[in-house]
Amino acid sequence: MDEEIRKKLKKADFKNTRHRAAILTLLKKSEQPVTAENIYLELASSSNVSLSTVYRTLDCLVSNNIVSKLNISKKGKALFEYNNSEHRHYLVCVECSKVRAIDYCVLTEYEKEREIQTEYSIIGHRLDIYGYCPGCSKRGVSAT
Amino acid sequence: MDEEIRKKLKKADFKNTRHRAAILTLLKKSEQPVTAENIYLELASSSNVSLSTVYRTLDCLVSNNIVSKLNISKKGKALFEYNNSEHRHYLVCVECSKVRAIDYCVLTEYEKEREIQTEYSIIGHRLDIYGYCPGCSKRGVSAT
DNA sequence: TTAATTGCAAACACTTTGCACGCTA
DNA sequence: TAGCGTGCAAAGTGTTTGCAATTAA
Repeated sequence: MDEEIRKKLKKADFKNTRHRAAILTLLKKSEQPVTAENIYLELASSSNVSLSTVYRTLDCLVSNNIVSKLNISKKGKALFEYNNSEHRHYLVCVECSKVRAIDYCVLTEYEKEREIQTEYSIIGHRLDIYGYCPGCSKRGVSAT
Repeated sequence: MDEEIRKKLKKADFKNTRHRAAILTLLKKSEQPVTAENIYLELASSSNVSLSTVYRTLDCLVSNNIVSKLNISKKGKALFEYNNSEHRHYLVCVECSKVRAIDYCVLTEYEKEREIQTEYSIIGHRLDIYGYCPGCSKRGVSAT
């Protein structure tokens, strides 16, 4: 098992169970944020995790900052992603709800201004951009 | 009743019922996004709306672009706001989940770049900034 | 050993829906 | 009057939780 994952689990005082390692591994290698159900289905073939274990594990991972929980799903399901402390934003397809990560951020300065102006103590931001992904794009497609 | 609201309802082929006008009026005058429950409770005193009517009305309003549905609540409840075609972003308090609108936007150019780079057909964005609101702020407050 | 972890099923919270009645246009 | 709008209660979903059995440390 991935040494980094072992360390993360240990640091958070988690017992290193097969399920947890599997969930974290899966999250780590995911290019895109995933739902609890995604994880459950993915692992169901090789192990016998239950959905509740997936949720419980995600809870722990999120509260230990190992994983981030996003609030941008169009279908009411929460999305999770491995928290590699990289700053990320997302493109959300309003048609198929596919979520795609992007990497550039212009907001640091903006955030500072807002902090002063609003007296909020700002700890971060989330920027989501909505549109049609190439597959769903309406460009040049005539509705039938 | 507000002429603008009457027009909006008419344009969307809605019968102009008391509930709908009330819901739309309330949304319009709200400084901040509200939940369906907010609306329900607010109106419950003066009328006898049901929660399902609130949800149904919101559905219609959203699909007619009269109202926007946000996906940023920390507590799992959807937020709605009158769509005055102004571009808005939100400050979300991670402690009490209070949501506060802010008005400035730096993202138009960023969006364009992303569009070219990703081949998505971008129709808009949502930027949410997280932190502690003045009431919940940890600055200078020692935990007891 | 022994306390954390898990599966299962039941509980929850928010939202949606079926149906019969009411009301707008 | 015709058909949309509404209240009510029941059904759906995604997520959480209680409990007894299991398992890592």
